[in-house]
Amino acid sequence: MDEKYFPEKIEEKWQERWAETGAFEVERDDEREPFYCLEMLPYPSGFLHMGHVRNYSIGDALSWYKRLRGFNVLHPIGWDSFGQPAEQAAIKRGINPRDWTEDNINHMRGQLKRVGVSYDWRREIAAHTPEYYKWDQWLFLKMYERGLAYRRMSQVNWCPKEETVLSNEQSSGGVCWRCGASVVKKDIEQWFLRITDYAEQLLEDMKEIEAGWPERVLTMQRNWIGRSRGAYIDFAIKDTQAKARVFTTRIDTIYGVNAIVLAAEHPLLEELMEESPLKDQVRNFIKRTRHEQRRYPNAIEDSEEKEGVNTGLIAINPFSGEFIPVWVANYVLMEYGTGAVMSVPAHDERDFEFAQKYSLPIRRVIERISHEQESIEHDPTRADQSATMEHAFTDYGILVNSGDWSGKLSEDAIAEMSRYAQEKGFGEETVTYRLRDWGVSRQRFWGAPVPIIYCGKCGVVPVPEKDLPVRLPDRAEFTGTGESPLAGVAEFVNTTCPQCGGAARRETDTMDTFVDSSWYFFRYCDPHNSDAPFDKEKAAYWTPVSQYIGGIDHAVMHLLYTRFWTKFMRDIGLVSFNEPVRRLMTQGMVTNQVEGTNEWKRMSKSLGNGVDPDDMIAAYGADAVRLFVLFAAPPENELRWAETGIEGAVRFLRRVYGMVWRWHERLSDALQKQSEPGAEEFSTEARALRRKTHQTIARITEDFEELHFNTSVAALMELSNTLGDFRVEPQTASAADVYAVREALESLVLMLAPFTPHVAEEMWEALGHEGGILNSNARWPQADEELARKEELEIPVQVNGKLRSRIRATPDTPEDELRATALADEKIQSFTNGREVVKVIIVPQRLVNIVVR
RNA sequence: GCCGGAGUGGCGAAAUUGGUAUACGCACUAGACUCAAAAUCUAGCGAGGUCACACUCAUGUCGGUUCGAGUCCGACCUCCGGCACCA
Repeated sequence: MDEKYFPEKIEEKWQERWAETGAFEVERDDEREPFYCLEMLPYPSGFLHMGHVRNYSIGDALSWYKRLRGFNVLHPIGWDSFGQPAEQAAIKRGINPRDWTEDNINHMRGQLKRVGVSYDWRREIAAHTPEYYKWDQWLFLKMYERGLAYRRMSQVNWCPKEETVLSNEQSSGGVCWRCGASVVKKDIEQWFLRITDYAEQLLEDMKEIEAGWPERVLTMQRNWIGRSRGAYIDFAIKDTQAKARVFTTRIDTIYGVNAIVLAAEHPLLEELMEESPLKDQVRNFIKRTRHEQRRYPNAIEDSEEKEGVNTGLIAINPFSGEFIPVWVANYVLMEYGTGAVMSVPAHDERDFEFAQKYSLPIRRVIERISHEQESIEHDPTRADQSATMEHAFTDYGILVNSGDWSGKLSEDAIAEMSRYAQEKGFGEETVTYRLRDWGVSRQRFWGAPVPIIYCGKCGVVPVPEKDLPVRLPDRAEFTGTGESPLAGVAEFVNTTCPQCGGAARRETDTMDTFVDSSWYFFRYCDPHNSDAPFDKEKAAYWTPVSQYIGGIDHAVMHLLYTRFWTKFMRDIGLVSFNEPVRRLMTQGMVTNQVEGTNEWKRMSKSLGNGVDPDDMIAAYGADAVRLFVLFAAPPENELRWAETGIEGAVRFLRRVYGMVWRWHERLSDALQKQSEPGAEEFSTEARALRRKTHQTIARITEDFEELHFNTSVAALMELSNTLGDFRVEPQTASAADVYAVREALESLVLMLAPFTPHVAEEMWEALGHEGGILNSNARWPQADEELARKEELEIPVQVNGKLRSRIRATPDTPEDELRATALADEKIQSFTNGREVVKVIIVPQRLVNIVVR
């Protein structure tokens, strides 16, 4: 130990030591309780940023804590190494995506090691290696066998900038999740995974994780799945055999239908318009609507104007028998429900707007319930208010103008009318979801090839398991045209059919990288298995993940996919539970002030407000950076970068280090290790120090369970302040003093280990322990309640709830005495004089409140 | 519009879950050390008020419950995030 704190020296020393001793390497051990601490695996962009540092600092703190609590802790890392940027680099700079990716991984691995995160590096995985993506392909084929992977022509979300297909989750809000460009629609043959088959389970199983996941993530997923109960209703088309099936959640409003409105892509139009005199008009409208390639409005902008045309077709309302026109309009989406709606302008805002624009009749069929009269709010002067409505009335209420159903409440009518429709054969109760199947095809090179072969004779043929992996070729032509570069690699495309042996072509699409990340944490349990994605027994020991930590940005992408994937793996017998992650913590952003402004924004190169972790580590040491990051804000909150804050962290570490230095000769001398002195040997000051030590242990232990790292650090600072005030020189200290200091310093050092492992190791060694913290059988300190108890209390005394004085007491001063002392207090008497004491409230060890009148 | 979360010093934030509001840190001020600066150390630091006490006010706003409310209840305001022509 040097006299002064030199982080670079200490950090290098301990990083080497950890690697040599395999300090963080773990194996399955049925004797010990496992704890799986997982951070979202990074994309190897080339450089570690502060967001990574925050993410891994949180995970590392928890991992260290759990190890010290005796858990067998799995803490792995890997690389989400397939994806666009590698290919962009290839297109722009002619670099091989593999070289680019692997260079980046090598660089970032070095950075991670300098941060000193306690990973079991033997378990490192990378998605772009054939050893890994073989199992993406294998799992894909399992899905295919079960009918969960299928191919269809579809209109997809297309990012014109990156020239690729995006899933619904990745094009949320109408913009590309990666580059922010406006997304357009395009027709392509695509592979899909039937996540919708699991919609109900994805909702249902949320109750298993409710306690451990942030409310907002569950809410976002719930909204995304978008379960909606309602009914299908068939409207017969007059003079034809055809029916228009609509989906509605408000069958109770069906007497108010003024039109059936179809989406432009609705198949009925093709089928029925041939005969229509309005054919051309409708054709034009459809053409216009479809060719606009539906650009989504930005969230802030007003939505598009509603437009439509009358098709001339007539539909029949199955409840009222009424004839109503059939329109086609741009506000009806083919992708949701049935692509057809019943328009009820009086009770739906969109229909209302549409009806007003085209002067369609508006008929009110639901009235508000008047609570005073418990009956219909009946105003004869407004008997027919259709013309006077300014907005649609969308609440539930009581039915009017609805034939025999009039007078019923919406809730009851919905149930009864649905049943009636079902009995009469023109409708059925149903549930629809907003969630769509997951499009996984990407017309890209740098991904796992979809393991499918197309044969002229046999059709779609899965690649046999023995032929996996379907390897990516070493190189391809990167044209940037949008077609998969694999299509241009003859030796990849041309193959033979596994069934008939004839000439065949390979699928040239690769898989969405979210496939790779849907199950990677199972692979960490058994990363080198060449016979299976992972050994079931090993995975059963480690999984589900005990604590997962990552950004909120994956709330409905990765975190929904991985739940789906786990349920699928359960169904094929690989795992035996429903939910992959017990506890989830979503960390906040790291922001920095944008120069010349008052704004704090996420660090980024383009804004010029980025801070390079390497620079910070070089200047202050990894320990100080980590300590600051965990101290400055609760982990879920935004973290505002402040270099003065790191300086504060360094100051604190220097102070603690200095104290250990001052005492280390006395404390490290093995001969000084004595049994605990008798209680009477401790001075008042030493007892106060021990009290603080044990209070701190209790507090931090509690904080760790809740991931309240910021308050843990504050508590450690308090303990160090108390220790700093303990003015006894090592040379003159009594045995009891030495004991109290040892207890305080060892506790402080051990509890610092999760935050600042390098300097903690160094100080632990200086205190006379050999072999490193984890190998010296060190255990998280235990709080002794008796020692933590205060000897003397200062109890606030209130009069009518206002603080007026304080009295001294001990924890076991009887209530009578507290009351007497409080009432006798001089200051208190000045407030109680001449007034009647109504009662005295005493909260043991806390407070006395005197109520006077 | 719907759903979720949050409003506490100059700033990041605490508050044992209804019991001393502002712990810890940053910034700031004064002093010590120094030729000087940095570093370090000591003290102060919600607002008003006072020589100093006392006292008064203060946790987005207004009300309520309670001996007592940052915490519970009701209404409202503001900010952040998500979804959004989803029938």
